[in-house]
Amino acid sequence: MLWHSLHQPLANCSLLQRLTQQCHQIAHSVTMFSPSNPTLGQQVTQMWKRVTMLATKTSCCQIFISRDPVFSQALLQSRTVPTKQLSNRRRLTLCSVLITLLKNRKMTRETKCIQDMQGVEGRPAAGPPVSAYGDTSIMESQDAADVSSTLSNEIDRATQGTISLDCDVGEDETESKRRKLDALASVTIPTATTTSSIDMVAAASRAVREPRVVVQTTSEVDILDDGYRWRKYGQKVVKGNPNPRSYYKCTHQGCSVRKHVERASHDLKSVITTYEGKHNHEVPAARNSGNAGSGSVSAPASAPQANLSHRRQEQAQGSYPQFGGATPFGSFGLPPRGHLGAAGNFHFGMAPSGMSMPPMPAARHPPSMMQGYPGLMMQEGQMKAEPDQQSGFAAS
DNA sequence: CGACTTTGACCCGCGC
DNA sequence: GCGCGGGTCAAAGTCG
Repeated sequence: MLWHSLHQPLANCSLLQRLTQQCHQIAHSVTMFSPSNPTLGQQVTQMWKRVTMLATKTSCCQIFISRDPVFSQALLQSRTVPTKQLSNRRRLTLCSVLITLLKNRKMTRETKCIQDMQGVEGRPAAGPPVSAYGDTSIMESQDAADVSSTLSNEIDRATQGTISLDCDVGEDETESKRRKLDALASVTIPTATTTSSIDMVAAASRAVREPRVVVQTTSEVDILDDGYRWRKYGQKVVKGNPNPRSYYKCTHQGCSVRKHVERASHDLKSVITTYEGKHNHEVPAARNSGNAGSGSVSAPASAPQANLSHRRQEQAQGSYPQFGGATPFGSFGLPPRGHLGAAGNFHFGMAPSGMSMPPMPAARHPPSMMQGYPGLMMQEGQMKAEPDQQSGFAAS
């Protein structure tokens, strides 16, 4: 089982409210599905109350959402899961919505909160509460624990199938400024969130650095087409990974967003892309006018990367994960609405055509849902990019 | 010729 | 202070 994590502040967090509603539904469903264990639903509710209370206390959290397709769809579409669709496994998965508090060892203020929380919980914040509710997957629990325990291991987490929004106060600093800010990080506390769902990610993992998004996708090609234009400015072999890491800058004038791309050392099919910074512009217009405005997500804007893919002989064709122009997620600003795809359907632009996409009509998603929580959108994207992620993870 | 990649040198932070 | 490692720079090369 793979997990997606979404770090975000809880203040003004409509997602929390929404998930709370979901939790009530889940608790109801669990109760219905498990008549032999009538307290299970209550346990879910209690768990939820506990974690939301504690998460609110620390103002940020991680949210792990099962990638189980049925459950994910239900969560996204704000509905309960039909009994018929639920295997035993999935019922258990229903219990696997976790919110664990974000541990940020570099932020003493939050550390204190976490310590407070640990005192309440009587165990480490990052513990695997899911196991207490009948989830038989040890891997899930450990994975969740890993994800929440160490922010500095974002890449590692990504290789385990998570999407991580590592959020900070996002200023458009130059790199040199950023480095200076790093030195000041210990005394600079991120400000609270704004009311914008886009800015909800401007909270809290590392102290002041650029917003960082770590995305892992299974792909034959190295580069995730996010609709923006990038210029490669470096490549380096980093320790522990024989695969070189490539460094890219956004080519838009005045935009300081950078990203680096590397393949996971243990899984050559996994591409880890780390975005850093905020785009101060929209997704650039397509350079290939023939495809502009087609509604297809960002494929036209991918020319540089497509070229790169072409140049690299070892890279297979046809599998080309895309993020619908929303790659920068909330922290990077929203792409033009059209880039979200026709009628809000989220697509990985060049996913194999034979792979069906579960229907996700936009009308069923409040705008804040889809726009404010692109991580959830990624969820489906990853479901598409990694159709066999569950078995793959189990095998690993 | 512009856009982009390549690649060695350099810078800087961090741990010892 | 030194070495290591990650990240960036910038000149040269490549491509369309």
